[in-house]
Amino acid sequence: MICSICSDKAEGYHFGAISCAACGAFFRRSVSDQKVYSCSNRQCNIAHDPTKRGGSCRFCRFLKCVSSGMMPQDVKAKRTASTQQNVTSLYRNMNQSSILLIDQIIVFRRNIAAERQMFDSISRSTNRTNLIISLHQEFEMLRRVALGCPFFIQITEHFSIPYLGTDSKIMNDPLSDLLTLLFVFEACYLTGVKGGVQLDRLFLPNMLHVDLSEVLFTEFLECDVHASMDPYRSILNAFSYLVQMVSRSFQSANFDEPILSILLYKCLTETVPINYRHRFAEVNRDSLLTDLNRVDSTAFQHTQNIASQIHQGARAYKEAISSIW
DNA sequence: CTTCAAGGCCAT
DNA sequence: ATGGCCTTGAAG
Repeated sequence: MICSICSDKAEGYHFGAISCAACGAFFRRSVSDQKVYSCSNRQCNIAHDPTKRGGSCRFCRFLKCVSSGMMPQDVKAKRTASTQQNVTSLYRNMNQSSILLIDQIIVFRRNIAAERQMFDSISRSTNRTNLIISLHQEFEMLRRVALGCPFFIQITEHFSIPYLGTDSKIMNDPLSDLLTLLFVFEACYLTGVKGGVQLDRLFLPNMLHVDLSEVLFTEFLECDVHASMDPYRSILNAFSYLVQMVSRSFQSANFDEPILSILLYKCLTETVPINYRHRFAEVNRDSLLTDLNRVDSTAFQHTQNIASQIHQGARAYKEAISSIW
Protein backbone atom coordinates (compact mmCIF):
# COMPACT_ATOMS: atom_id res chain seq x y z
CA MET A 1 0.00 0.00 0.00
CA ILE A 2 1.17 3.49 -0.73
CA CYS A 3 0.24 6.63 1.17
CA SER A 4 -2.50 8.49 -0.68
CA ILE A 5 -1.02 11.80 0.41
CA CYS A 6 2.75 11.53 -0.02
CA SER A 7 3.17 8.22 -1.91
CA ASP A 8 5.45 6.88 0.79
CA LYS A 9 4.86 3.39 2.14
CA ALA A 10 1.50 3.33 3.92
CA GLU A 11 0.81 1.28 7.00
CA GLY A 12 -2.98 1.38 6.99
CA TYR A 13 -5.90 3.71 7.58
CA HIS A 14 -5.49 7.01 9.36
CA PHE A 15 -8.57 9.16 10.00
CA GLY A 16 -10.30 7.57 7.05
CA ALA A 17 -7.60 7.47 4.41
CA ILE A 18 -4.84 5.02 3.60
CA SER A 19 -1.69 6.84 4.59
CA CYS A 20 1.69 6.62 6.23
CA ALA A 21 2.07 7.29 9.93
CA ALA A 22 3.73 10.62 9.28
CA CYS A 23 0.84 12.05 7.28
CA GLY A 24 -1.54 10.70 9.87
CA ALA A 25 0.39 12.44 12.62
CA PHE A 26 0.56 15.63 10.59
CA PHE A 27 -3.19 15.56 10.11
CA ARG A 28 -3.82 14.89 13.79
CA ARG A 29 -1.60 17.77 14.88
CA SER A 30 -3.18 20.09 12.34
CA VAL A 31 -6.68 19.42 13.57
CA SER A 32 -6.08 19.10 17.28
CA ASP A 33 -3.89 22.20 17.42
CA GLN A 34 -6.20 23.99 14.95
CA LYS A 35 -3.34 25.17 12.82
CA VAL A 36 -3.98 27.65 10.02
CA TYR A 37 -1.99 27.26 6.84
CA SER A 38 -1.76 29.26 3.69
CA CYS A 39 -0.14 28.90 0.30
CA SER A 40 -0.27 31.08 -2.76
CA ASN A 41 -0.02 28.49 -5.50
CA ARG A 42 -2.04 25.70 -3.87
CA GLN A 43 -0.80 22.86 -5.99
CA CYS A 44 2.53 22.05 -4.43
CA ASN A 45 4.02 18.62 -4.85
CA ILE A 46 3.56 16.64 -1.67
CA ALA A 47 5.59 13.57 -2.58
CA HIS A 48 7.67 12.08 0.20
CA ASP A 49 11.29 13.18 0.03
CA PRO A 50 13.65 11.59 2.57
CA THR A 51 16.42 14.08 1.82
CA LYS A 52 14.61 17.09 3.25
CA ARG A 53 12.87 17.16 6.57
CA GLY A 54 9.50 18.85 6.96
CA GLY A 55 9.97 20.41 3.56
CA SER A 56 6.58 20.12 1.92
CA CYS A 57 3.96 22.83 1.92
CA ARG A 58 1.63 22.43 4.89
CA PHE A 59 -1.40 23.98 3.24
CA CYS A 60 -1.19 21.65 0.27
CA ARG A 61 -0.38 18.65 2.40
CA PHE A 62 -3.44 19.27 4.53
CA LEU A 63 -5.58 19.85 1.46
CA LYS A 64 -4.37 16.53 0.07
CA CYS A 65 -5.19 14.84 3.36
CA VAL A 66 -8.77 16.11 3.22
CA SER A 67 -9.27 15.34 -0.44
CA SER A 68 -7.84 11.87 0.12
CA GLY A 69 -10.61 11.23 2.60
CA MET A 70 -9.20 12.10 6.00
CA MET A 71 -11.90 13.39 8.31
CA PRO A 72 -11.25 16.01 10.98
CA GLN A 73 -14.16 14.62 13.02
CA ASP A 74 -12.15 11.45 13.56
CA VAL A 75 -9.43 13.27 15.43
CA LYS A 76 -9.92 12.77 19.15
CA ALA A 77 -12.67 10.30 18.34
CA LYS A 78 -11.29 7.21 19.90
CA ARG A 79 -9.45 8.00 23.08
CA THR A 80 -12.19 10.09 24.56
CA ALA A 81 -14.58 7.61 22.96
CA SER A 82 -17.43 9.09 24.93
CA THR A 83 -19.45 10.02 21.87
CA GLN A 84 -21.51 6.91 21.40
CA GLN A 85 -21.81 6.32 25.12
CA ASN A 86 -23.00 9.83 25.81
CA VAL A 87 -25.60 9.72 23.09
CA THR A 88 -27.22 6.61 24.47
CA SER A 89 -27.16 7.88 28.03
CA LEU A 90 -28.43 11.22 26.77
CA TYR A 91 -31.43 9.49 25.25
CA ARG A 92 -31.95 7.47 28.41
CA ASN A 93 -32.15 10.67 30.43
CA MET A 94 -34.70 12.36 28.22
CA ASN A 95 -38.43 12.16 28.11
CA GLN A 96 -40.24 11.03 25.01
CA SER A 97 -41.15 14.49 23.76
CA SER A 98 -37.52 15.65 23.91
CA ILE A 99 -36.41 12.63 21.91
CA LEU A 100 -39.11 13.31 19.34
CA LEU A 101 -38.05 16.92 19.11
CA ILE A 102 -34.41 15.99 18.54
CA ASP A 103 -35.43 13.51 15.89
CA GLN A 104 -37.44 16.23 14.18
CA ILE A 105 -34.42 18.51 14.11
CA ILE A 106 -32.22 15.75 12.73
CA VAL A 107 -34.76 15.09 9.99
CA PHE A 108 -35.00 18.82 9.38
CA ARG A 109 -31.25 19.13 8.80
CA ARG A 110 -31.28 16.09 6.53
CA ASN A 111 -34.19 17.47 4.52
CA ILE A 112 -32.27 20.67 4.04
CA ALA A 113 -29.18 18.77 2.96
CA ALA A 114 -31.27 16.77 0.49
CA GLU A 115 -32.95 19.87 -0.96
CA ARG A 116 -29.79 21.86 -1.24
CA GLN A 117 -28.46 22.61 -4.69
CA MET A 118 -24.85 21.64 -4.63
CA PHE A 119 -22.33 23.55 -6.61
CA ASP A 120 -20.17 20.86 -8.12
CA SER A 121 -16.87 22.56 -7.48
CA ILE A 122 -15.75 21.56 -4.04
CA SER A 123 -12.23 22.75 -4.59
CA ARG A 124 -12.76 25.96 -6.51
CA SER A 125 -13.17 29.21 -4.70
CA THR A 126 -16.20 31.38 -5.32
CA ASN A 127 -16.52 34.95 -6.47
CA ARG A 128 -18.97 37.53 -5.23
CA THR A 129 -21.47 36.97 -8.01
CA ASN A 130 -21.63 33.26 -7.29
CA LEU A 131 -21.91 34.01 -3.61
CA ILE A 132 -24.92 36.27 -4.10
CA ILE A 133 -26.65 33.81 -6.42
CA SER A 134 -26.07 30.94 -4.05
CA LEU A 135 -27.31 32.98 -1.09
CA HIS A 136 -30.58 33.69 -2.85
CA GLN A 137 -31.05 30.04 -3.77
CA GLU A 138 -30.13 28.92 -0.30
CA PHE A 139 -32.49 31.30 1.47
CA GLU A 140 -35.40 30.43 -0.78
CA MET A 141 -34.82 26.76 -0.08
CA LEU A 142 -34.39 27.28 3.67
CA ARG A 143 -37.59 29.28 3.78
CA ARG A 144 -39.52 26.60 1.95
CA VAL A 145 -38.21 23.67 3.99
CA ALA A 146 -38.38 25.47 7.32
CA LEU A 147 -42.00 26.52 6.87
CA GLY A 148 -42.92 22.92 6.18
CA CYS A 149 -41.40 21.71 9.39
CA PRO A 150 -43.55 21.33 12.53
CA PHE A 151 -41.05 22.42 15.18
CA PHE A 152 -40.01 25.42 13.11
CA ILE A 153 -43.63 26.42 12.62
CA GLN A 154 -44.13 26.13 16.33
CA ILE A 155 -41.32 28.43 17.38
CA THR A 156 -42.29 31.00 14.75
CA GLU A 157 -46.05 30.77 14.91
CA HIS A 158 -46.45 34.17 16.52
CA PHE A 159 -44.76 36.09 13.74
CA SER A 160 -44.12 34.03 10.67
CA ILE A 161 -47.20 34.74 8.60
CA PRO A 162 -47.32 38.54 8.69
CA TYR A 163 -43.61 38.81 8.04
CA LEU A 164 -43.35 36.71 4.92
CA GLY A 165 -41.65 39.40 2.91
CA THR A 166 -40.07 39.33 -0.51
CA ASP A 167 -36.41 39.38 -1.49
CA SER A 168 -35.86 43.09 -1.22
CA LYS A 169 -36.87 43.04 2.42
CA ILE A 170 -35.42 39.67 3.17
CA MET A 171 -32.77 40.90 5.56
CA ASN A 172 -35.22 42.92 7.61
CA ASP A 173 -37.75 40.47 8.95
CA PRO A 174 -37.43 38.13 11.93
CA LEU A 175 -37.79 35.05 9.75
CA SER A 176 -34.71 35.97 7.77
CA ASP A 177 -32.78 36.33 11.01
CA LEU A 178 -33.62 32.70 11.64
CA LEU A 179 -32.63 31.72 8.11
CA THR A 180 -29.37 33.62 8.45
CA LEU A 181 -28.69 31.79 11.65
CA LEU A 182 -29.37 28.45 9.96
CA PHE A 183 -27.03 29.40 7.18
CA VAL A 184 -24.23 30.50 9.49
CA PHE A 185 -24.73 27.42 11.64
CA GLU A 186 -24.33 25.05 8.70
CA ALA A 187 -21.45 27.03 7.22
CA CYS A 188 -19.48 26.91 10.46
CA TYR A 189 -20.29 23.29 11.10
CA LEU A 190 -19.15 22.31 7.61
CA THR A 191 -16.03 24.41 7.85
CA GLY A 192 -15.06 22.59 11.00
CA VAL A 193 -15.92 19.18 9.61
CA LYS A 194 -14.13 19.71 6.32
CA GLY A 195 -10.97 21.16 7.77
CA GLY A 196 -11.59 24.65 6.45
CA VAL A 197 -10.26 25.94 9.75
CA GLN A 198 -6.77 24.79 8.79
CA LEU A 199 -7.14 26.06 5.25
CA ASP A 200 -8.41 29.45 6.35
CA ARG A 201 -11.41 28.78 4.18
CA LEU A 202 -15.11 29.16 4.94
CA PHE A 203 -17.26 26.44 3.42
CA LEU A 204 -20.75 27.54 2.53
CA PRO A 205 -23.45 24.94 2.90
CA ASN A 206 -23.72 24.34 -0.83
CA MET A 207 -19.99 23.64 -1.00
CA LEU A 208 -18.92 26.91 -2.41
CA HIS A 209 -16.20 28.31 -0.28
CA VAL A 210 -14.53 31.62 0.40
CA ASP A 211 -10.80 31.78 0.91
CA LEU A 212 -9.60 34.09 3.62
CA SER A 213 -5.87 34.18 3.02
CA GLU A 214 -5.02 37.83 2.45
CA VAL A 215 -4.22 37.73 -1.24
CA LEU A 216 -7.07 35.50 -2.31
CA PHE A 217 -9.65 37.30 -0.26
CA THR A 218 -8.58 40.62 -1.71
CA GLU A 219 -9.04 39.14 -5.16
CA PHE A 220 -12.48 38.01 -4.12
CA LEU A 221 -13.37 41.50 -2.98
CA GLU A 222 -12.04 43.15 -6.11
CA CYS A 223 -13.43 40.76 -8.69
CA ASP A 224 -16.60 42.78 -9.23
CA VAL A 225 -16.41 46.26 -10.64
CA HIS A 226 -18.14 48.73 -8.35
CA ALA A 227 -15.99 47.87 -5.38
CA SER A 228 -15.65 50.78 -3.12
CA MET A 229 -13.58 49.05 -0.52
CA ASP A 230 -15.41 50.24 2.57
CA PRO A 231 -18.46 47.96 2.74
CA TYR A 232 -16.26 44.99 1.96
CA ARG A 233 -14.10 45.52 4.96
CA SER A 234 -17.03 44.30 7.01
CA ILE A 235 -17.33 41.23 4.79
CA LEU A 236 -13.76 40.30 5.54
CA ASN A 237 -14.32 40.81 9.24
CA ALA A 238 -17.50 38.79 9.29
CA PHE A 239 -16.09 35.88 7.33
CA SER A 240 -12.88 35.82 9.33
CA TYR A 241 -14.87 35.80 12.51
CA LEU A 242 -16.90 32.84 11.35
CA VAL A 243 -13.85 30.81 10.48
CA GLN A 244 -11.60 31.80 13.27
CA MET A 245 -14.05 31.75 16.14
CA VAL A 246 -17.19 29.79 15.44
CA SER A 247 -15.87 27.13 13.08
CA ARG A 248 -12.99 26.50 15.43
CA SER A 249 -15.32 25.99 18.33
CA PHE A 250 -17.41 23.63 16.24
CA GLN A 251 -14.35 21.66 15.33
CA SER A 252 -12.99 21.27 18.82
CA ALA A 253 -16.37 20.47 20.31
CA ASN A 254 -16.95 17.80 17.65
CA PHE A 255 -20.63 17.31 18.46
CA ASP A 256 -22.66 14.39 17.28
CA GLU A 257 -26.05 14.87 15.69
CA PRO A 258 -28.29 14.94 18.77
CA ILE A 259 -26.13 17.52 20.54
CA LEU A 260 -25.89 19.56 17.35
CA SER A 261 -29.66 19.50 17.24
CA ILE A 262 -29.93 20.77 20.79
CA LEU A 263 -27.50 23.56 19.98
CA LEU A 264 -29.43 24.50 16.86
CA TYR A 265 -32.71 24.54 18.74
CA LYS A 266 -31.21 26.75 21.41
CA CYS A 267 -29.89 29.18 18.82
CA LEU A 268 -33.11 29.29 16.82
CA THR A 269 -35.39 29.85 19.78
CA GLU A 270 -33.10 32.58 21.09
CA THR A 271 -33.20 34.32 17.72
CA VAL A 272 -36.96 34.72 17.85
CA PRO A 273 -37.64 38.31 18.97
CA ILE A 274 -38.28 38.35 22.66
CA ASN A 275 -41.93 39.38 22.53
CA TYR A 276 -42.73 36.70 19.93
CA ARG A 277 -41.19 33.80 21.76
CA HIS A 278 -43.20 30.66 22.08
CA ARG A 279 -43.74 29.41 25.61
CA PHE A 280 -43.59 25.71 24.75
CA ALA A 281 -40.43 26.25 22.77
CA GLU A 282 -38.80 27.85 25.79
CA VAL A 283 -39.86 24.95 27.98
CA ASN A 284 -38.61 22.43 25.45
CA ARG A 285 -35.28 24.18 25.18
CA ASP A 286 -34.71 24.33 28.92
CA SER A 287 -35.60 20.69 29.24
CA LEU A 288 -33.18 19.69 26.48
CA LEU A 289 -30.38 21.71 28.01
CA THR A 290 -30.82 20.44 31.55
CA ASP A 291 -30.82 16.88 30.25
CA LEU A 292 -27.63 17.57 28.32
CA ASN A 293 -26.03 19.19 31.34
CA ARG A 294 -26.83 16.17 33.49
CA VAL A 295 -25.30 13.71 31.02
CA ASP A 296 -22.37 15.68 29.64
CA SER A 297 -21.60 18.95 31.36
CA THR A 298 -18.63 19.61 29.07
CA ALA A 299 -20.81 19.47 25.98
CA PHE A 300 -23.31 21.64 27.80
CA GLN A 301 -20.65 24.28 28.43
CA HIS A 302 -19.65 24.10 24.77
CA THR A 303 -23.21 24.65 23.63
CA GLN A 304 -23.45 27.74 25.81
CA ASN A 305 -20.25 29.23 24.43
CA ILE A 306 -20.84 28.28 20.82
CA ALA A 307 -24.40 29.57 20.92
CA SER A 308 -23.26 33.03 21.89
CA GLN A 309 -20.53 32.94 19.25
CA ILE A 310 -23.05 31.92 16.62
CA HIS A 311 -25.32 34.78 17.57
CA GLN A 312 -22.44 37.22 17.23
CA GLY A 313 -21.31 35.58 14.00
CA ALA A 314 -24.80 35.66 12.53
CA ARG A 315 -25.11 39.35 13.37
CA ALA A 316 -21.80 40.16 11.73
CA TYR A 317 -22.65 38.00 8.74
CA LYS A 318 -26.05 39.57 8.30
CA GLU A 319 -24.55 43.03 8.32
CA ALA A 320 -21.85 42.04 5.85
CA ILE A 321 -24.18 40.26 3.48
CA SER A 322 -26.92 42.87 3.49
CA SER A 323 -24.40 45.33 2.07
CA ILE A 324 -24.07 43.23 -1.06
CA TRP A 325 -27.56 41.74 -1.15
C1' DC B 1 -7.42 -13.66 22.59
C1' DT B 2 -5.76 -10.53 18.14
C1' DT B 3 -5.88 -6.63 15.26
C1' DC B 4 -6.49 -1.94 14.10
C1' DA B 5 -6.09 2.81 14.65
C1' DA B 6 -5.86 6.77 17.88
C1' DG B 7 -3.23 9.56 21.25
C1' DG B 8 1.19 10.45 23.84
C1' DC B 9 6.00 10.97 24.04
C1' DC B 10 10.38 12.61 22.56
C1' DA B 11 14.89 12.53 19.90
C1' DT B 12 15.74 14.71 15.80
C1' DA C 1 7.49 20.78 13.57
C1' DT C 2 8.32 16.09 12.37
C1' DG C 3 7.90 11.18 12.43
C1' DG C 4 9.22 6.82 14.71
C1' DC C 5 7.92 4.22 18.62
C1' DC C 6 5.00 3.09 22.34
C1' DT C 7 0.59 2.64 24.98
C1' DT C 8 -4.30 2.41 24.94
C1' DG C 9 -9.06 1.40 23.83
C1' DA C 10 -12.57 -0.64 20.77
C1' DA C 11 -14.09 -4.15 17.66
C1' DG C 12 -13.99 -8.75 15.98
